[in-house]
Amino acid sequence: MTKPQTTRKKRANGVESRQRILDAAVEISGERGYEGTSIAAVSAACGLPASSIYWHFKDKDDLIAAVIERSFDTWLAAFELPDEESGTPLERVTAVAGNVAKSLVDAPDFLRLGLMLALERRPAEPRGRTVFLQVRDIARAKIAEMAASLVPGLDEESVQILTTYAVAGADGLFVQREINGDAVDLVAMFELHAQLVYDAATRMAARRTA
Amino acid sequence: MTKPQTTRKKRANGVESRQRILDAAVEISGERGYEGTSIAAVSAACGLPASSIYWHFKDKDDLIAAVIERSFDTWLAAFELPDEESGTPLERVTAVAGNVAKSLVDAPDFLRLGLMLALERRPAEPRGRTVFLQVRDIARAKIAEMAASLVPGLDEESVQILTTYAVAGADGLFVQREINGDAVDLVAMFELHAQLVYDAATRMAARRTA
Amino acid sequence: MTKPQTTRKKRANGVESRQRILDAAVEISGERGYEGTSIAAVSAACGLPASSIYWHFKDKDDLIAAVIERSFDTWLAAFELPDEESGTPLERVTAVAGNVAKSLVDAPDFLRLGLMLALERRPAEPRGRTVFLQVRDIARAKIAEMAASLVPGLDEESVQILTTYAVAGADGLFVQREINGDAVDLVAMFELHAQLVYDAATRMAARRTA
Amino acid sequence: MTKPQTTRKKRANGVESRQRILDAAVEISGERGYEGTSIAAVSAACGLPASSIYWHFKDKDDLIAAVIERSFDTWLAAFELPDEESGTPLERVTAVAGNVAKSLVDAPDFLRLGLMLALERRPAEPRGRTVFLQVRDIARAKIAEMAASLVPGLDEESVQILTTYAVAGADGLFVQREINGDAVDLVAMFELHAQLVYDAATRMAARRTA
DNA sequence: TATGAATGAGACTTCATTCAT
DNA sequence: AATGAATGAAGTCTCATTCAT
Repeated sequence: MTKPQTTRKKRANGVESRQRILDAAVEISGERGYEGTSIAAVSAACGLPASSIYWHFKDKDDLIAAVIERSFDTWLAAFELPDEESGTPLERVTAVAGNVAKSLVDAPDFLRLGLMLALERRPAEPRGRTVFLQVRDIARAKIAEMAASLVPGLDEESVQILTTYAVAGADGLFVQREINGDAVDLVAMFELHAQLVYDAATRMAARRTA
Repeated sequence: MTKPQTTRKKRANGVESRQRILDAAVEISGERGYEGTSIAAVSAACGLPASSIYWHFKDKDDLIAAVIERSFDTWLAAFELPDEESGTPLERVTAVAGNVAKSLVDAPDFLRLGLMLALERRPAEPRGRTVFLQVRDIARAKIAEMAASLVPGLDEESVQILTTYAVAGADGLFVQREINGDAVDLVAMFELHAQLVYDAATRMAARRTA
Repeated sequence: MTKPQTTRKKRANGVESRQRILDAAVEISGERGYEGTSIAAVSAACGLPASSIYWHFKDKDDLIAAVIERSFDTWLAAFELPDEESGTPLERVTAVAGNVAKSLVDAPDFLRLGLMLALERRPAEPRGRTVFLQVRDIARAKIAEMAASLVPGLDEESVQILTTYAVAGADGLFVQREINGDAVDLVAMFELHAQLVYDAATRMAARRTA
Repeated sequence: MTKPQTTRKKRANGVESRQRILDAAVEISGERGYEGTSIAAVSAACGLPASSIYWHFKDKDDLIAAVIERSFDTWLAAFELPDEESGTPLERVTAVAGNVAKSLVDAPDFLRLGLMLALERRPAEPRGRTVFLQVRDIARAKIAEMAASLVPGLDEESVQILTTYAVAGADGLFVQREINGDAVDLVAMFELHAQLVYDAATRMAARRTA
């Protein structure tokens, strides 16, 4: 009544504000890590005052955790194994690797922040770190499942070792690209990685069966 | 007994103080990264007042860079290839991998800090990052040289790709161990990595010669 | 009585806080110059914590500049020439001189700080210095205009020389009073100065016409 | 005996070190004032460690006072009135003014620092300020004496007023030149100043005699 | 005659957070 | 749903000074 509800540009819009804050936070925390991300910087980047950030998020820890949580699904989606008819096991593994690589090239902030959180050892572990490691474990489980289903005959220990190795290669190649930029063809390297791991897996399985 | 108590109280021993500061700084920065390392924390850990740290180091950036520089040699030493007589090429490569892995288990702070620095993208790049990347390039060159000399017949591009892959695996396995702790047998994983890369190299060389 | 106690405790009144900070800053910086003015001292004098000062002003430089800017108008107002009917040219000039002198006696902080800023040659020139010199140029232009309009027949060069001399006398007499205190009758000295400059001007004009 | 006294370049030489420190201190304090002059900056400028400065001077206050004291004589020498035979009273006064102006152009640091010290009002007055004001009083006395001897018939009050005015003009013109640089011909302005003051003096004397 | 090293105090500034509106 | 203003703690770094050698 007091204020006619014409299509105001700047109507209070909680959802949109939250998004803007998160967008700013992903970028900054992806570049500068946990400690390097100041509320003031996020505020400046999203155009909302610092106190508004505290309306949407309990505290800084909560904000960083939310950043991780938001990328959650997108990230895990890349790990879906294509249908059986879509090709040979190797082709299917390679396809997954390529997808993951592409998603990393497109949105590197998630993993960059995640790895920084993972490497840090601070007295009070940030919740974002916990969340990231959980997501990581889910991804790991998916890979282990892939290995077991695509390369029959692998014992559990081999699956674990191969999975660890697969994840390590992915992380390492990502780091490589972060350091050397476009000089590293991430998709190609991921595909090579997939192939080497697949080869190793089949050889391991063969050795065991023999 | 070992030393007469000439060091009355705590007076003036520049070299030792510098070491103490660096010791404190390696530990803290290896755990918390650049931003997470406060001069006050280093001061508390080494027992010297903050202002004394500034007698030995120009500023925080200089301190962190010195931390990287000090681990420099130790780190590169692990990359020395053993004598030709010491075994087959594969055995020699595996030995190097094992050495590197052991040095990482013993002193993970260097690489942990280095990777955190490498991942960050802060407006003013810390000097420590630059130094770390330089050391890294030297290590990379050593690996490339190893590949070329132990696996004849590799073209330059293959050498580069394999080197990138080798380094990436090392980084990734290190991260894995940092996250999962002793559950990861770093030495074993590094040896597996060495073998897989070596196999891939010989196959590449064979394919080319054929 | 005058105001109902709506201002519960001390909550949120931006404009008033800004004034309180500036009041404290004028006084302190007028007494101790740029370097001598510590934020802690201003904080103590105005009752607001140091961090609150940074809500209102970007940094110390900005604060000092604001101090200069606030006195700006008051200061320039003293240079208004009275109406033509109010007396002979000499009387009118003398009136201006008296006004300026009075304003200096009442509020010496502006010029004291300004002169200190003007004398300093620091690597990074404070913005307050720039602003002060600009205000000063405006004042100078007003004096030059007065000279040209009240003493016809002066060539441009003479006007400039007389203006420089007039300003110098004003600055110097102010300094004199700052050093010797009430022993110096600033108003009387400014009036004498006005007269001497006026005499010199008319003589210069006469010599030229002749 | 122990050390042959060949012309060593870097023999411990107290006198020379003291000079080097003072040279650095004049320059820095002349540019930045009391608070702006840090021992570290002086140390950097003279090449001697900070602790060496404390060997030569009790503390910062003492150093700044020494800076003023060293320029003392040079400065006062400029105020000597030339012999009676050297010209008319006006010519002689003008000569003194010219000399003072020249000495200010050559070595402005003394007066620049002095004026900054004079303008500041800090709780604990620096000794340098006291010394400067004393030198200034001596100079003032010399001027008063000049006035009384060259313009007979002036009563004491007029002498004081004229002296104040003469000193003020000198200070003000110096400030002007400091602000505007070479655009201000300090020697010419000082000569004009001398003439105006001399004229005023003779007129005052005449009025009184009449 | 000089100095390397140390040091507590204090400089400026940013931090995460709160609170009244 | 949001924000202007405030705030104590902590950040990095410089200060003047001292002391043992």
